[in-house]
Amino acid sequence: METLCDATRVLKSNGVRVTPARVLLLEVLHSRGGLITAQELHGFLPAGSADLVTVYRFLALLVKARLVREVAGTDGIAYYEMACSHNPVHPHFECLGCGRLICLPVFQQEDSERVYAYGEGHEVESVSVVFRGTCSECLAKATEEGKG
Amino acid sequence: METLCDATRVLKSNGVRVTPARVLLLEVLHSRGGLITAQELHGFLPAGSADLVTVYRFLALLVKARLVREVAGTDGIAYYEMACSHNPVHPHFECLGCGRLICLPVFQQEDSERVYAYGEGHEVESVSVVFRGTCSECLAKATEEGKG
DNA sequence: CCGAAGTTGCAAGCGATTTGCATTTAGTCT
DNA sequence: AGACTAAATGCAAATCGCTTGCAACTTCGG
Repeated sequence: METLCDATRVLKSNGVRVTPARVLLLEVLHSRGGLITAQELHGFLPAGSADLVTVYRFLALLVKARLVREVAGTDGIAYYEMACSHNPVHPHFECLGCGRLICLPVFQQEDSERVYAYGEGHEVESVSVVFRGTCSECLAKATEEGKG
Repeated sequence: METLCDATRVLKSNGVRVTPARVLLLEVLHSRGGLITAQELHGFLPAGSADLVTVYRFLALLVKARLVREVAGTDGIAYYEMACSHNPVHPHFECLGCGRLICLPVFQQEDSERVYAYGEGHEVESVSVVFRGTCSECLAKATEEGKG
């Protein structure tokens, strides 16, 4: 649980209080890898432990503290993922078939540098690379149906 | 106006009718480079020439016909840009200071290939690369204020 | 001219996210 | 411990981009 302690420290140094509800939220975020929406996150909490509004507010704090990354899908919903050393920046794949947002392999050093070069002239804090198309699972499903 | 004719042809071949309102919409999209939201687009139309709903519906058709690309900002708003030969795929920069979405230089062939490689295994239709941070203008402004 | 298909505007609906506000809680100072 | 201050919380209501239902209208082939 290295990450949780780190997160707590960073938050406290920002004058943010780490309340019981927030610890729960951090635990859920940490235990489930991958992307999650505010509402899903709220759903994973023990009933009554935190209001949905609290989830939104805490997520905003986490993003500001850079402990969490926000990914915007074309569905207009915000997805969140932990931004710790165990979860470095990586591209995502948005499937137009099933609607899922899938994590892709981490950029290699050289590729990362090449991409970042395009932001020259501005102060870049983060990059988000989102592919769109049909995921391998949906492709397989379509092929099956074609056969059957 | 090569693009407009092209667009018209593509649309017609898709069974989409090119009505007066739609021609206006295409003209606005074409004349203003860069990104634009549905509401802004509607604002540029002569008053009463098309309902906002019509704009949304037509944009959806254009995206489906791949004549227009959709870019999702973290503000939850959809931005659109023409997808013609004069406007190839390129990364964008979202400024946290002024909120603008800025177009960056087009990817070079090799970089493009490298990025696309990460989508391997899925059927990729498009990629969207969005940087986030402080744009050069906002940086300059901040420096000035620091001085004064 | 007829009919099927496509388009439009209006009003209403939807759903993610935000805000206002009064209450509660956590951290600090004495 | 008691007092004080800033932060956090829950609830209800508001916001707002976007979508839908529907009836009227246009377009185009035959």
